[in-house]
Order: sequence, then C-alpha cells, then structure tokens
Amino acid sequence: MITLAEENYLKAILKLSKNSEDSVSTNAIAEELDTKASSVTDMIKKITDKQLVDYVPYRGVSLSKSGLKKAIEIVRKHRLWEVFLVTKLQFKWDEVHDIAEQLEHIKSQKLVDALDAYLGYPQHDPHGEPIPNKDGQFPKSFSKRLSELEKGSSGQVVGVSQDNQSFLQYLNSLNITLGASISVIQKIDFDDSLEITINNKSAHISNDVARNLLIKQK
Amino acid sequence: MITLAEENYLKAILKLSKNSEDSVSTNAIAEELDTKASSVTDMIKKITDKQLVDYVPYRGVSLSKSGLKKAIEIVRKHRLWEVFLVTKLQFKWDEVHDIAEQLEHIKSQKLVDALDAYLGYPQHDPHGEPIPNKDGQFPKSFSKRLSELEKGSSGQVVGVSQDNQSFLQYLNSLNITLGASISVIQKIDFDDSLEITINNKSAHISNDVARNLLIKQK
DNA sequence: TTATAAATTTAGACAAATCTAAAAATTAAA
DNA sequence: TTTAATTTTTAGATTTGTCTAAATTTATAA
Repeated sequence: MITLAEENYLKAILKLSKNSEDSVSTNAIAEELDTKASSVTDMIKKITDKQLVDYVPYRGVSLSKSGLKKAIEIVRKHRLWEVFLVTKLQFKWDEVHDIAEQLEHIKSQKLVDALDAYLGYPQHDPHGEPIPNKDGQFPKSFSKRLSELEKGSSGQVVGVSQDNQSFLQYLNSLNITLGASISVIQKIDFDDSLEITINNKSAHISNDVARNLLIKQK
Repeated sequence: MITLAEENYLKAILKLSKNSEDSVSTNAIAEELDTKASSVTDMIKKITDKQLVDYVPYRGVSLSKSGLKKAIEIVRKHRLWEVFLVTKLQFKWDEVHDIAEQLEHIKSQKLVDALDAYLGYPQHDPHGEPIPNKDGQFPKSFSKRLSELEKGSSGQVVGVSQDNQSFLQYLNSLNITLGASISVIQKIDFDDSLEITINNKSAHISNDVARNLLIKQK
C-alpha cells in the first residue's frame, strides 16, 4: 500500500524530471515539497525499498517503471478533478489547485474512470496541461512557450506550465485567459522581456511569465 | 487543525449516540472503529483537549457543541458525495460507501456548498439517510421501520438504517430497491419475521432485515 | 591539487496514532 | 457485602514522517 506522503514524493519527482529517465537531486525535492533534505533522504529510502524509484546515494533518484505509472495516475486524477471543479461546479481556474491536491489521493480506479467518462474524456485541464489517459499516455501537444516565439508571430493561449495561485491571478489581471490571442510586438534584449498584445491590447511581460505561457500557433 | 483520525472518532461518537447528549462508552467506540480500547482512551484525551468532546474517565464521552458541528459536517459531506456518485457517475447504491469514506475528509467549505447546489440540494442520500443542510439541520423524516408496521399495512421503501455492503446486496437480491412497494402479509410471532410482498411478489424476511428498512406510508 | 564550499546522508529526537500487557476502577454476582 | 468479572486506563513500545545537528561525500576554486 502506498501512503499519501509517498504519493506526494512520486509526484514531485515526476514534476522535476522533465525527461523521465534523468535523476532528481535531494535538494530539489526538498524545495519542491517544502521540507528538509534529511527528510527527503529518509523517504527516498522507503520508496526505494518499495521499488518505486531507483536511487544511488549522493547521485539522486529517478522513477522506476512502477513509480512512473503511479505518479502519472496521480497527475491524471489531479487534472480530471480540476476539470470537474471548473466545468461542473463553476470554480475559477485559479481556485482549484488546493482542492485537487486533496482529491488526487482518493483511491478508486472505478471512480477515476467514471469521472473521466462523465467529463467527456478531456485532454487538457483548465490550465491547459495535458491529461494522461487510462493507459498513462499523454496527448501530443503542439504548443510552444511564449518566450520561444519570434518577434511578429502570434497564436492562442492554450495553457500554463506553472499553476500557483498568484501566477494565475496575475494572468487574470492582464486578461490573459485560455484562448486569448497573443502577438509578440517586441523582444527586449537585455532582460528577455516582451512587448505583446493580448486580444489587441498591448502589455509588457517578463521572461519569467513568458516562459510559463503555452501558445499554439496556427 | 483537525486530523483524519480525529474526524473518524467524532463520526463514530455521533453514530453511537442516538440522542446527541448521552455519552458513549470506550468499548463501543473501539468496536465501531475496529480498534483497541486503549487506543480509544488515548484519542479521547486528544479530542478532549481540543474541546471537541466532554469526557469523564470511566464514564464515557459525549460530543461538545463544536464536536457535534464537526461530526454533522462530515456526515453531510459523506452523504452528498454518495448522491454524486449514484446520480452523476452511475454507481450502484451498494458501491459508494468506501469511496464516500474517503471523500468525506476533503476540506473545502466552498466545495461542499457547490456540490450541494450542483446536486439540487438533495434531502436524502441513496440509502434514504437524511442529509443535514449547511446549518447542520436534518430534514424531518416521516418514515417508519418496516418492523413497526401492522399486518395488512403497506408503503414504499425510502431508505435503510444500516449500509454495509452485504446487507445492501441482500436487498438487491430480493429486488428491494428505493421506491419499491411493500405490504405486510403476515407477522410471525415466535421470531418476529415477516411475510411481505415486494412489488406484488411475496417474500419472507427476518426481523433483523425489517428493522433496517425505512418505509413511508401514504 | 589541495582547501573550501555545497550537497547529501547519518544519528538521534519528536509527535501522531496505534498496539500489548498490566493496573485500576466499575459493575455484577454469589 | 465481599468476590469475581468486566470495563477502562496507564505504562511502555512501535511505525510513520518529520526535524536539527553533525558527519560525510562531492563539487568548486584558488
């Protein structure tokens, strides 16, 4: 049986290892989970014993096959519940994260599948993040980061790659919502910030923000 | 902050104290939660310190005002999630208990209220149990136990007062469902069992079963 | 290449929730 | 009303997940 704390570690490791093979450092996990490095080492030993991760002392951890499967299941549940909260219960996209953090740990395969069907097998959550299917496969994405677009090019907002509340609220204040049209007017060299238009109204955003906005070009 | 274990103790105490004033014994709680009496004593001390219960050593516990409020909130959440699972996700009434046991601990007042509204403010769960409203008030019930009906009288099934899976499955096998019409044909004196008809088909049920079936007469 | 800084692990402790075994209090019975 | 049975509590231990402080390993820089 996998515990709630263990699930959170698996999720953190998945999030930190973009390429699911490469290993993640103890400190990175500690920062992600807002805990101490020594606690992380302790927990890594436990999940190593359960063969959920591969671990080389001082060299970091990576998800095993079964650990990756578990982690993807949690992400799937998190994102499906977010869709439920927004599309059925009328929550705003910046209000759902904390509740989904709880709901993602509910254990029932039948519930997840029924929820998926009820929601119409959505491919993306309200932040534009892809939802893995029952077999753990992610839908292919055709989006780019706004920071990667050339001057003069444009597209539509299809997601964010970070979903903390203050970031989402900042986006709201700029009228940057899912589906909004964005064009890159100017790229400022010395700090990589951007002059853009959002639905034809101009704005100035930092590279930090641009890096976390996912854009689909026509 | 109230922990998951504490919530389960409050719920058990509420369930065991029909009249919410009278006190509940240590052993009764241990049996209800399938744990040891010594563990119960330990936990009672913790929730006493938090003023969730009133406790007199060797004399049992009763819910305090705030403890009762908490316990009713948990029951409300449990029953609303059961309604969700049955009416929206097409679960059977005998499949929802274990999942609702998990969902009842999700913490978000906004979620509970939004769910309540989404479900149309239901007054009863799929087992016929009353759902307390936002203020903790239970809807009035006009049902009687089948075991209390006179020979010759009849009514409709509106609920059960026990919801373990094997009981509900037994009811299913007898075609006793919510809304089914039941008439009392004969009461057998020596064991208090009953000859009844269910939607005009005859059956014989024990007093044990009859005591747990809630009937509404016209 | 050796010294220093940074990252990681180990050792030992703590709180939560549980357990077993023994002691104390209450209830029931002779 | 004294004894026996039952219930409840206490004492001490265990597991999980965390912490601080110290030790060890790895990385960096002079």
